[in-house]
Amino acid sequence: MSHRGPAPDMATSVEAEDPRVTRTRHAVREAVRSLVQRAGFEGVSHQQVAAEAGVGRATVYRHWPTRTDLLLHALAEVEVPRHWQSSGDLATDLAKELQRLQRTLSSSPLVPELVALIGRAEWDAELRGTKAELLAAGTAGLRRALEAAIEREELPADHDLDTTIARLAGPLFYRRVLAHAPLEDAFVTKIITAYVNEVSASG
Amino acid sequence: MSHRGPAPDMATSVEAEDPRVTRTRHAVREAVRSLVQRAGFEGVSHQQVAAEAGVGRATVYRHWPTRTDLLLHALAEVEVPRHWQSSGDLATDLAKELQRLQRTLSSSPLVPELVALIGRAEWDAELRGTKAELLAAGTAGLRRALEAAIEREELPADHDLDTTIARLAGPLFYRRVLAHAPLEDAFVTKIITAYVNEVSASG
DNA sequence: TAGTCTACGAGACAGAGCGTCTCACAAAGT
DNA sequence: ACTTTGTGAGACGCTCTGTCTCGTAGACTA
Repeated sequence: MSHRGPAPDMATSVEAEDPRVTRTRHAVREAVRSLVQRAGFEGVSHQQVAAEAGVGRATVYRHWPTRTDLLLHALAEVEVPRHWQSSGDLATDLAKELQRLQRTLSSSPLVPELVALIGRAEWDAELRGTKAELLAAGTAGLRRALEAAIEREELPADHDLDTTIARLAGPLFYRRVLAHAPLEDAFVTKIITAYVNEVSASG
Repeated sequence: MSHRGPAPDMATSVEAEDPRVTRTRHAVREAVRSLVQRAGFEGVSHQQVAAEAGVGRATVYRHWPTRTDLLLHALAEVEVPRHWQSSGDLATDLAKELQRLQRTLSSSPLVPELVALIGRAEWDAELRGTKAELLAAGTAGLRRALEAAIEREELPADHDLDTTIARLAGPLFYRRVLAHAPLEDAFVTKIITAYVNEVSASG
């Protein structure tokens, strides 16, 4: 998922990274995240980042010439769930995944970052790619749950996953990002039961 | 819906506006919109706006001291549908309103502006209010349709409008803003029929 | 029509941020 | 011990910001 540089955290990396570079990269990443959360993308300047990270200004320019580079470096790493196990029941799987999404959207300090990313991605093609990656990672669980249901023939093979994901996750994003309303459990439950009923009715 | 100044376009205004001011306000509004569409919020500076509008820099500062003021001036005017008439059938009303929303999201040149607004509103309380107004205006038709259905007792009186609106409009926003996928008719149709089936089944 | 009022544009100004550059230093690798 | 290389400090020219003054032209008023 990382865009630049050699793979981190590997004991025997093919090409070891200079410890000084490692330190810089880490400090800058934390600084950018902190700044974005406090003041939005517009609060992120090379100058601010350098001060916040305790790093020379020239150093920041050397590694990340543009503002987009800085943002990508701070945001482009996401954990994709490695192992995923279906419970064998679509409703259960969906409930689990949507509740995970609900928790993330409700509490994660990165949400403001992501919203800012969405806004800026409208003009920045490079960020648009990152946005797509993050979205795919965030909804990967939902996708797996639906794919498992298709394999069990609980859903028809031609079921449109993207549409369904939009219908399940869309309302959550709407409430959190657009309406700024709290994401109650009842809301999530309603979405799931409505969808499951619809599936069982048609199938 | 307009925040500042007397009502425009009225032949016998209570307090007529100086034509020079009218000219300035109009030129600046167009300039801001053009700039936001081309370069995002970050492309909007007093300097740029002044140049684009063919207006003195001091004049821009006089009317709109902050960047937020500029953005509000350009975005804060929305037409709310004045007269709204129900067809007498919920499915028909919803189809009409969602298709209107679909058209707006698909084609309006203001969509990038709105996405940028969403992102910036995460930190700017003043813009957050405007965002709420725009959202309310954009979904007013949906709300009216649902209210009419409640009056006809097609929906229970305690039906949660906000939840329903999120479930209907959320997927559209998700597709357009997050997934950058086209909004096909089939997608919209599916959302409506699913919801209508759900209502008739429970009612 | 004459006179007053007021928004305007041009430009000066200090201050801050930006992006680039040089240079001495210290840490890393050999 | 020697070379390489990333670093931090600071100087630089440049642009943008926000405020100011001032002469002008257009808009109300009598």
